[in-house]
Amino acid sequence: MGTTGRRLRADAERSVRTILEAAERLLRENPGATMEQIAEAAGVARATVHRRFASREALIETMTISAWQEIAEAVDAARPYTAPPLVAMHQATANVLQIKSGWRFALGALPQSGAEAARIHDEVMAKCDVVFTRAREAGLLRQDADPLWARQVYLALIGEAAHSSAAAKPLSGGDLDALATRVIDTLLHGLAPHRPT
Amino acid sequence: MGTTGRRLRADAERSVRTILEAAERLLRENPGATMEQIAEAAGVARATVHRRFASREALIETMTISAWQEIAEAVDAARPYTAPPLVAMHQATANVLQIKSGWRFALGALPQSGAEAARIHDEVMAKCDVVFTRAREAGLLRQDADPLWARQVYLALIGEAAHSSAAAKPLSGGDLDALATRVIDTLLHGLAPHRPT
DNA sequence: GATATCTGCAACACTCACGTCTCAGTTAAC
DNA sequence: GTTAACTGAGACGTGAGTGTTGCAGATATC
Repeated sequence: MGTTGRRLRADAERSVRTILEAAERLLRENPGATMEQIAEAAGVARATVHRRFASREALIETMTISAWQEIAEAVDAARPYTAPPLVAMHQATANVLQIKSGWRFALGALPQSGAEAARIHDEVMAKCDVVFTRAREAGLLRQDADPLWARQVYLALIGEAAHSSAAAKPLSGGDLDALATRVIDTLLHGLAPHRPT
Repeated sequence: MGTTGRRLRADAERSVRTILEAAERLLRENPGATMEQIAEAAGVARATVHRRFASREALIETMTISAWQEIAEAVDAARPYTAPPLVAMHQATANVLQIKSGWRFALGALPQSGAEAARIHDEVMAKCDVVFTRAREAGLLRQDADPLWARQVYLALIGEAAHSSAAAKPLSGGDLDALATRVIDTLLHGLAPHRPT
């Protein structure tokens, strides 16, 4: 799918988009949702879904790849290699939250190894680790902090933040910054009162 | 199921246990696992599974209830109302980690409202909130911390800690305390270096 | 040791989702 | 305006999973 041969006609391309969005919306609430239901939600005949995606599996794979590509772009846009670590973290967090709130299903389970999405996923993780290393060198993280645990916690916090923004669909810029701040702040300082300096 | 009429014979009771454990093990890795596969993993005929559990749905519900009951006991054992907040938190965390690492599937998705499991779940959450309130009053948490966010972060950290202990099955007492300490410490102080007091 | 219960095996009916195909009508592209 | 691509509708075959049943043999229970 996706990179399959000839360009699609404009309306077909629109169908693909609509189906992907509907699938995300449905599968988010019920991972067992039917192709029938997805088609209906997309305002399209079931046959059309099968025309655009060889199988249910292929549909989900396309969703996953698409979502991870957006995540990768979101991370890159934060200039993880050059921006000051705290800035990069905040910016990346905000960007990723934006994407993640829209692809909660597709990004839910980590892509199975071997898949194209897994490659992108690994790239993103690598960049994430770079930022964390830079953050540690800048004194933002403890020297002795377990890098794996740090990343794990960070990703979990992002997940939770994206989850809590389930209600508000559009997620304005202000909300994004507030959420990102909360994530970073919790990650770095936890929820205990700040010690007097 | 479970509370259905007459007592089961000893061997039947054993079957039930075996099936529940096998189901947890299988479904953890593949939520779409078949009754057939579960039966095989339990070393039992498929028909037997259906004899003990009216339907796949019933099987999963029993698992969920059972798991949440254990969680509730784990929390109670930490004396959330009377022990010093930090002690209660640590103890409850360790206890819950123990249970959660064994029921990762059953405790994965929050029980659908109306179900028996949901009642227990709510009770547990209420007790969790009590501990957090006490912790705040004791100065362990910021006065202005959003209680929902605090709980969300706490649960997420527990989830991550239980996840990382996937490899080591038995999870010795020492491991438990180490994990619990890590969870509480991260929750309260984050990953930044401690400020000089 | 008599009895009720549990089990494996094997067959069965049933449902449901998937994927395919055809055809007539619509719509973009050039 | 012609052509090629796309779509909806409907029917079809298929496979897999579910849940049921009957029976003969094993096993707890008293």
